[in-house]
Amino acid sequence: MSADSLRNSALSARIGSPVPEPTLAAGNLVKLKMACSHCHLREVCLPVGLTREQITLLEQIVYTRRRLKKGETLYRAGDPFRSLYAIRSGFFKARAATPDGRDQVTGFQMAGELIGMDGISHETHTCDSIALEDSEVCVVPFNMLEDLSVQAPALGHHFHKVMSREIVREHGVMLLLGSMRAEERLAAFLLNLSQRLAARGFSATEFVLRMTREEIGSHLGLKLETVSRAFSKFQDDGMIAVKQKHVQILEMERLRKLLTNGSRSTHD
Amino acid sequence: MSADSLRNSALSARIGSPVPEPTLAAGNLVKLKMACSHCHLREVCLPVGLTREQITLLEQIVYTRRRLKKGETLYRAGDPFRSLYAIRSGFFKARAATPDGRDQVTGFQMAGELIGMDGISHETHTCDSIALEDSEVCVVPFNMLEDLSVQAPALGHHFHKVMSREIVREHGVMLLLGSMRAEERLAAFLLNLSQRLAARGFSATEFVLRMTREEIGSHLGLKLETVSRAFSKFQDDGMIAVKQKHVQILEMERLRKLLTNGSRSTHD
DNA sequence: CGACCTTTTGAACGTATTCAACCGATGTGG
DNA sequence: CCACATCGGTTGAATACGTTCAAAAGGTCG
Repeated sequence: MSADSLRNSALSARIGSPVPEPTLAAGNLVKLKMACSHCHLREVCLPVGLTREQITLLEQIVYTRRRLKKGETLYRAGDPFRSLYAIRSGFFKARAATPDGRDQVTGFQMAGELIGMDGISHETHTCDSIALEDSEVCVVPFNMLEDLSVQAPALGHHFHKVMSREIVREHGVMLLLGSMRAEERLAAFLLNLSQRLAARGFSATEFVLRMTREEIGSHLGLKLETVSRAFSKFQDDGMIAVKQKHVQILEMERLRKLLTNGSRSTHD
Repeated sequence: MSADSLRNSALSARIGSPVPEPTLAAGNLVKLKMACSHCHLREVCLPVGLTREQITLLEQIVYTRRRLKKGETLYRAGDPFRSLYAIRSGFFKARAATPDGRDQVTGFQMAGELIGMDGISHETHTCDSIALEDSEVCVVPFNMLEDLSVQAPALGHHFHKVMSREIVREHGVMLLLGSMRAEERLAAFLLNLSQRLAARGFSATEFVLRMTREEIGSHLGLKLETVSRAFSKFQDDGMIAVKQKHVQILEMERLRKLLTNGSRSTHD
């Protein structure tokens, strides 16, 4: 079903010459029309910090895109792991679950972010990735990425940084879940979203939430009612203006203060 | 101070011939007496799944050990990142902190586990690693590990799996922090500890906690009093026997049940 | 042995959850 | 195109759970 949404137009758009490298033997890997080097996301995505030559190598393995409609699943826990995905457009949630049916949104991902790294360890995905709006991803076959890292160690190094950044990000979520109260969690969430949107050239103060209150709650370890109440509180206090999914941050500084003040160490 | 604890005896124990590989030019890297191939942890540590030849390569870059006394810091947030550390013996906690003084124990690590990967992304450590008992680590210089991964792609692949496993582990902690109640958290913690100890040949049902109630609480997002009460509850219920840091699991199955029953999804 | 740290336990309190009702927005089919 | 069903969101009141504050006992280490 969702495999059907492979972008045939992109596949048929292949141009250029075959790949010279022997280790990338897998047939006719050729450049795509809109390749990494011309992608407007190259400053936030996998190519960050690579030379022109290295990006050219990368383009040779990223030749497939996949389109998903809102609500479709990119991958599911249990699916065999073969590729990472670089988000070209759209918005995703990652959801982890325990064997007994508990689940939790472990993160929200937007354009330029690399997802699927949870699958490397067991060659099987361990969480679900679901599009929260119509989205498009670039498919990065993982074995090819590893092969390429041998030829272009800078790419391998950069990939290590991306994985490490994910580990650090999760530390932040753990801090949030373990030591913040409801309003602090929501403030942290909004500030994080704002900052990431700003890094992509969007407004830092006005944006549309692509997820429901329930999904926000699941991510923040709160019930949807609590999220809703916190939104209302922030609005009553004049820090933000909320109308359904549309959020406007009116007083960024006060939101930040909310975080730095509450601070209660777990140790002293 | 802690740099002084470099194991001079180990350094002077270098034997064997210089490294032949040109890309590992950094001087006289030679084999250590007790090398990876003879280490009793090779089945759980970095060498897992590598061939004899690949392990031999690995041994050439892991030539330093570091000893820490209980309470000493292996690295601290802000320290420049140069190496990963494979725990040879002992027990560590990793602690992350926000700029405003909140902190949280993000995990506990034991022999055979690889730590320090948080530092890769910004070339600076982002959390502290502290020995909870006298410990010893093998120093794995990261640039050498990356160089070696080019020569032995299987090593690089295995390293990716280790990083991915850390990401998956953190998903588990997020699930715990976001959706479990106090007793469930403690049960999950004990079962996890039990399972990891068993994987190293120790008893799955009887062990000594290396951390305080406060550190457990910090990791589980609970106050130390709550942890203490949960321990007492489990003991009253006959599932475990606790005496200070000594824990004996009497009814593993009931502990597991405690987890699978409470299950409350955040979505339905 | 004494000082300090860790742990336990009790009682009062506060915050988030639960349950429930209601409202508005969105989408579907007659 | 409207009627209706559904979904998402808001708000209130009662409840439950973990926290806070406090006291005291048990260990540990100089």
